[in-house]
Amino acid sequence: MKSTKTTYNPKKIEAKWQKEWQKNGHPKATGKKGKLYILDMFPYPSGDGLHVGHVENFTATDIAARFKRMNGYDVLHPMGWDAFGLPAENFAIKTGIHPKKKTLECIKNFKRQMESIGLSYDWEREINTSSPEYYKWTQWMFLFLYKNGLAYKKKAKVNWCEACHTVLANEQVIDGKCDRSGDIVFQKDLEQWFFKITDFVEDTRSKSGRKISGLLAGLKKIDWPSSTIAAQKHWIGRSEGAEVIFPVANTEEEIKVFTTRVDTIFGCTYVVIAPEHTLLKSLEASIGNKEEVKKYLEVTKKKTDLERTELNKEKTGVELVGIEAINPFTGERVPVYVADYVLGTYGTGAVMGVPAHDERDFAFAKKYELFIQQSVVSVDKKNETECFTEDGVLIDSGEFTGMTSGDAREKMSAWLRTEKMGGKRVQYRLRDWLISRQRYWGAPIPIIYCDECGEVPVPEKDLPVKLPMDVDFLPTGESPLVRSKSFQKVKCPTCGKKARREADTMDTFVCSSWYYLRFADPNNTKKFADPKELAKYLPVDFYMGGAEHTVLHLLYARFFTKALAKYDYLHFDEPFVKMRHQGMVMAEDGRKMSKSLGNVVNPDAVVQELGADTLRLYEMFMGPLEDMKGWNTGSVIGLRRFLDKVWRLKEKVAQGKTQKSDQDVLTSLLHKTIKKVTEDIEDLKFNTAISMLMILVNAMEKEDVISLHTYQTLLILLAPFAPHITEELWSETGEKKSIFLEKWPKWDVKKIVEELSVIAVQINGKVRATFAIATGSTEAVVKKVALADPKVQVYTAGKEIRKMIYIQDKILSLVIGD
RNA sequence: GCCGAGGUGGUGGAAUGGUAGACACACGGGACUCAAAAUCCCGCGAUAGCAAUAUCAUGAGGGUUCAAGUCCCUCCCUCGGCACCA
Repeated sequence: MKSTKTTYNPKKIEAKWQKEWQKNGHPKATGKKGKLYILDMFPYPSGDGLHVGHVENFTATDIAARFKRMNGYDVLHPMGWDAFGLPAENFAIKTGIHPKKKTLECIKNFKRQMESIGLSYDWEREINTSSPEYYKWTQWMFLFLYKNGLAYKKKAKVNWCEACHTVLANEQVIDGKCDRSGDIVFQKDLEQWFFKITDFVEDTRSKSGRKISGLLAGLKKIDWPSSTIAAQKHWIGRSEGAEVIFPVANTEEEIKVFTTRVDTIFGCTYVVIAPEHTLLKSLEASIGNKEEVKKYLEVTKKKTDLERTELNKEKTGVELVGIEAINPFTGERVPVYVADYVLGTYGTGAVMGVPAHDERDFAFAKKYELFIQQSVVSVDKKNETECFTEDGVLIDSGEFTGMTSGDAREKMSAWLRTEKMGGKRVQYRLRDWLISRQRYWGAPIPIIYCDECGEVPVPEKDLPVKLPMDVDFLPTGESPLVRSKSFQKVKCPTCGKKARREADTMDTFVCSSWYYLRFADPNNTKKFADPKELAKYLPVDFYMGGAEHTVLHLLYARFFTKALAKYDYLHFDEPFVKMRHQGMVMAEDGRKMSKSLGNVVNPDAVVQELGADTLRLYEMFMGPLEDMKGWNTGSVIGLRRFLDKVWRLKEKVAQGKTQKSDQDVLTSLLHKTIKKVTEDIEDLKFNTAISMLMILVNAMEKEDVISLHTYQTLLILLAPFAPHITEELWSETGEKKSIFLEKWPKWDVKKIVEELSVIAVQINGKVRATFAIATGSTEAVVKKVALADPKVQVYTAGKEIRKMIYIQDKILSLVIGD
C-alpha cells in the first residue's frame, strides 16, 4: 500500500466518488437476508434548496441503508419529489414563470445537493408527483375511491378572500385576515369533493374476508413515537356518549343533542344550536326575533373557525324567542339559543346546556342570566358556586337519583333507547377529508359533468387527465382550469355530448398519500404497482421525516393503505411499520432557522468549506437524532479534525498483509467498537457510535504501527457515516472492489473482556477506594483485598460490617455501623 | 386547559439502578516554529487546600434502595402538538 504523505482533500475525493456513483450506481452487495424498505418523507422541492434539517433526516436513513446493505439485506431506498403545491403556483403568479419550469429547476438543485452529500438513493426509481406518469395513478386512486363510494361531493366552507378573488388555505389565513391583501376572510359554501376517511376509524374486513385494522386500533401494532400515536388518537377524537332527542314544543321538529354527560341532564336548563343548524331554516316562521337572529348569523359568518374556536373569549349567542325544547327526561320546557361556540361540524351541531356541570355552559349561563340547576354532586363537594365538572352521585334526578355518574350514563342511555328518544352513541372529532382545491398546480380531478348524464367518472383508459399548459393562473375567483380551452374541450364519455371537466385539482396530500407504493414499481404503465413488487418490498420497514407531519400526512397515508387493503390491492393495512422523526435543527441563536431572520445555515457552504463527510458526521454527532438541536458552526471543525486523523492513520499501517498483530489492548478496543457501533446504528444512536469511533481512532493514533486488519475494520465501521473518505482510503489499501461490498465485521466477546477490572468500594453509599483485580474474581477474594486496603481501613477500623453487596467486577458496597 | 417530550459543566452532549460529566467544542498552559497556521502534550463542574484529599453538585422538595441523573410522589420551568369537541 502507498504510504505517501498527502493531505485530506475532501473536495477532490468527494467529487471523484460521486462521479463514480452517478456513473455506475451505488455499490450493493446481493442481499441474502431479505428485503428492507427504508424511506424518507419525500420533500417538496422548494426554491430554497435543501436545509440542514433535510440533511439530518437523509443522512440518518442513508447510514441505516448502507449499514443494512453491508449486513446482507436487499435495501429499497428511493427518493422522489412531492412536486405539486402552492409555493410554485404563487411564484408563477408573481413572476409569470410556469410552475412546471420552476419545479423542474428546483428538483435539479435538490438532486444536485443530495448527490453532493453522498446519499445512496436508488435514483432509477425517482418519482415526481407532478409528472403525468405519476398523477395518472393519483387520478386512478381517486376513481378507485369514487367507485367504491369513498369519494363524494358535498357543500363545504372554504376560506374566501374577496380582494384576491380566491380560496385560501388555512395557512394563508392569519388572524382571520388574508396574508396577502389583509382583507377579512369569509367562510363561503362551495361544492367540494371529500374522501370518506371516517369509514376507516374502526376495524373492518376486506372483500376477501381479512381483518383490516382501523385508524384507531392499527396504532397499537406500529412502532411510532408515542407523541405521534397520541396526536393521531387525539385527532381522531373518539368519544362515547349519548344522543338525546329534545322535541321542539308545538312543532314536529326536534333537536338532536350529543353529550358525553347524559348523567347531568336533569341539570339542563337550555339548549344551544350551531349557527349552521338546519333547524334555523325550518323553524324560521316561528322565531319571534328573526331580525336579531339574522344579524347574529351575519356576524358569525365573518368569523373563521379559528376565530370562533379561540378560547377564553366571551361566549355570544341569541335566544330564539318563541322556541322551546322539551327535556325528554323531565318534560320541562327550556329555552333554545343559537351560539357560535357550538360547532356545526361536530356531533349533532347542538348541545344541551348544563351550567352546573360544564365550564362553557356555566360561562354562557352567567352572561345570559340563565337558571343553574345542580344534578350531580361528589361525595365531599356540595352546592359550590363554581360549576362541578367531575363525576359524582346524582341528586334531584328522578328515578336515577343516588346512582353514580357512570351507572347513570348506562341506565339513562338504555332508557332513551326504549323510549325511542336517542341512545348510546360514539362520536369522532375526525371529519372526512376535503380534497378539492381551486388551484392550478395539482392533479386534476378525473370527473366530467354532462347536462344529460350528470357526474361521470373519466374512464380509466383516458387517464391521465392532463394538466393543461394554456392556463392563466392569476386569481379571478374560480379555478384556473375553468378558463383553459384545451382542458374544457371534452365530450361526455357516456353519451358523447359536449360536457365540461371538473376544474378543481386535488389537495397535494392526495399525491403524497400513496407514493410509497409507487416506489415498489415506479415505471409500471398498467398498474400503480405490480402486486408482486408490492409483495416484495412493502410495507415500509423504516420511515423517517419531520414531526410537522405527525397528523395529516400520516393519517391520510394510513387511510389510503386501509382503503386499498379493503379491496385487496394490498396485503397489509399499516404502511409504516417503524417511524421516527428527526429533531428540528435550530439556528445558532436558538431560534428557528428562517430566511427573514437571516440565520439559515446552507449545507452547500459547509460542504464547500469542510466537506460532505464532515457535514454528515457533524449532523449525526450533534445529539440524539430525535432531539431538538442547535447548530454550532464552531463545533463542526471537531468532526473535520477527526477525519484528518483518520486520514493520517494510513501512515501507521504495517506494510504487508500478515505482518503484524496489534497489542491486546487495541484489539480489545477494536472489538468493543465493533459492538458499540453495530448496536448503536441499529438503535439510531449515531452520536454515541461516532464517539466510540473517535475513541478508537485516538487510541490508534498513539500506536507507532497498526495492523492492516485493524485499519480496514475501522474504515468499514466508519463507511456508512463518511462514505467518500472511507471509499478512498479503502482503495488506497490496494482493494479493488468498493468498501460497500464488504461484509460488516463481527465482534468477538472473548476479546472484549479485559484481564483486570477496577472495583469501586462503597462505604455507606460513598466510593472510598478503587483497586484493580483479575476479572472474574470471587466475592471472597475481592472482599479480602478490599478490607486490606488502607483507604478502606480508615472507615472500617473498629466498626461492624453489617451488610455487604458485591456486583461482579464492579462494586463492593459495605454498610458499616457506628 | 389537555396530550407528549424534556431540564446534567462555559457549550453540544454521555451514563443496562452500580465510580456523574464519555466524546467533542470553547477556554487556559506548554512543545514545535524566526513567527504564524496546522499538529502534539497537559489542565478544565463548584468550594477549600501546595498537595494527597475532603465537602457539595444532574430544575426544587420528599420517598424507595447497600447504591438514584435513572424508580415513585408533589411542585416549578422549557419545548412541541392540540384546543369552546359538548
